[in-house]
Amino acid sequence: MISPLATPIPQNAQPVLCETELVAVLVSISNNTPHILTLEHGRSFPSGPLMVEHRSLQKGMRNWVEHQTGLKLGHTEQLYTFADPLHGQGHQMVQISYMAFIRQNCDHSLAERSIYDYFPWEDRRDVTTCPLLHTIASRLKQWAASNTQRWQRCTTVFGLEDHAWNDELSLQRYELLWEAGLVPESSWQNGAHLPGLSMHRDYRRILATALSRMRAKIRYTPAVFDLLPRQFTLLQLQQAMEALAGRAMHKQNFRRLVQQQKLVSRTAEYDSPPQGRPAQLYQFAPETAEHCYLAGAKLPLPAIS
Amino acid sequence: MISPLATPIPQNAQPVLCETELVAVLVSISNNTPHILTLEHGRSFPSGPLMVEHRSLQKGMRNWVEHQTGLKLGHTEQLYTFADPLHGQGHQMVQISYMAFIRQNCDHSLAERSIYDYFPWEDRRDVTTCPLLHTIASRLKQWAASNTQRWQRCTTVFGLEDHAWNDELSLQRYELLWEAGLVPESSWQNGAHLPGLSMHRDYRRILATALSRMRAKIRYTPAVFDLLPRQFTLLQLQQAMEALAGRAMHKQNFRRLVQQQKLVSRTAEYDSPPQGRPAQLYQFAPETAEHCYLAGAKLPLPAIS
DNA sequence: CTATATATGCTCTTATTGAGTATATATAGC
DNA sequence: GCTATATATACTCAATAAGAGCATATATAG
Repeated sequence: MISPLATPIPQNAQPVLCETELVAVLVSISNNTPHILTLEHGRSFPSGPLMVEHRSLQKGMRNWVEHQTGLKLGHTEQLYTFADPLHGQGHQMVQISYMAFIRQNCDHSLAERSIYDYFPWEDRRDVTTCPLLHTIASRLKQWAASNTQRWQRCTTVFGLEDHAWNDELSLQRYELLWEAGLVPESSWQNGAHLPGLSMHRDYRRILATALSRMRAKIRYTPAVFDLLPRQFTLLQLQQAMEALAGRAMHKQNFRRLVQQQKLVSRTAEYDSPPQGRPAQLYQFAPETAEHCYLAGAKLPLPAIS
Repeated sequence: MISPLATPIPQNAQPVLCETELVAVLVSISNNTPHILTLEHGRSFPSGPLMVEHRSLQKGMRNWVEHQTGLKLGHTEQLYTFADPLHGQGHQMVQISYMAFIRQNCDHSLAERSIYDYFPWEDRRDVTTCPLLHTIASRLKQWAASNTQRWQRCTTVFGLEDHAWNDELSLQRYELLWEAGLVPESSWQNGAHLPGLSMHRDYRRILATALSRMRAKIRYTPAVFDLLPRQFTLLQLQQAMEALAGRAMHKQNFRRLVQQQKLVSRTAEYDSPPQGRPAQLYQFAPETAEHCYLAGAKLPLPAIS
């Protein structure tokens, strides 16, 4: 069965018994911005060890979150598993990270932070981040120097020169900044680091993974609806998408898209804004669930510089 | 920091020390069909425990694979982590699965199996699977019975009625068949199960995840090139894409797509087929790496039944 | 010279996207 | 009742991109 080339397993090698920790990235939307629940002044996520009585990893994570926060989780998915050499001798810790959406955080004030506090360059809904992107571009250029392949990578990942900005590349962007020594977590640092909160361990990397995943997920599944109240206006829905994607969308086209697919149905009720025409309240129509398309209707990004 | 609702951690709960196993789904293409490397008569994957001296999970997996098979890995990504209650008392086993592409399996005959031996319904390159899909459709209808929401799910996932076939939904399809009791792994069985090899533990589910992931991956990244020889004809490239996606593509449109993006550059050499005009050999031009688009150029699927 | 299998070139229709213009509807405050 | 304001709609239009078809060129084996 096995190739004749197979070399024997080294005899001295020792399997490891690991502590296993379940880490939860809990995403919600408030104030038209995606937020996460954090601990330790924004430097850590809710987490807990895998227990004997947990019947599965995901259930274990749910248990922990419910114990710690009392929240009900919506759309949930596993993100990534990584190992941490446990400070010192032959132990290791395995950390399994999950992302989950939560609807409204009622009002008990959990320690929420905007995702864009950690990655300011990822929010491109208006021109405010353009100076920052300009800075990043010039510092990356400096780092790439005459290495054209490296610069090529920068341009594709950050949408520079003739490349388009791809919001799902947030992880690659973070990793590139890390390599370039522009974030405080970098092993070496290349001058002053960029603005943006950092976190313990690999957690900011996990968060970048989560951002990337959620942006991918909301495109093709009705997962956004797990972040909105049961009833919402189309504008709220659009703003939620914009908040997650980090870019503005064309209102008319967005509505066309949503209604073509019969993703939502109108309710009898209306929203009453402080001013202006009251907006119709809609609800998710899960018949079409499992699959939808909410990607289109993008507006051109503000030009960098 | 924590919500006032937080309930205390149960005092009797015990953290678990886990054995951690690294599982590798090794994908290659031979005979115009995607294959995987297996052990135990196709029922298991190469794997090994996480060792103290492994500096990261991915490196650990690479080490194991190289020891067991002597292969070099191309595009590699983590798939999914799951827990297995270790037959009996308070231990658990955590299994971390990876997918990796390998270029050509030279000639030392490893135990290769076609992925479509496990999921015959996923290969829709020609009409041969249509009778099977017809069977599946009718048995799913039987299972859904009068539960319209359930049937709705079947139609979206299997592309029935007016829905389009989405090749990236292979995991959802497998899970649906599992729920419907149509595969031998189902907890209860609903009559005779469908054709298709099964595997130990959750491995067939892992394989379905891998198939789904690779289909998603080859669309937007140049990962396919890690499955092809360094030099290849455009037809080989197309056939590799077709093999993975499980559907035929329009030749002229495919070439248009590939060449527009300058993904490949011609070499001086030619392929010499047994008959017919020799094909130009190309090589991957990695300038554009990190991002590309190879999705288009689909041919209509053969009608089911 | 022919059968065969590949490589190319070009056209055409349709659907999707991005983007713009115009208008309708409701409320608050004067 | 009029006006400012903020929303909800309706339509149009151009530019691509995607799916599909037709035709032809090129090389080899026999």
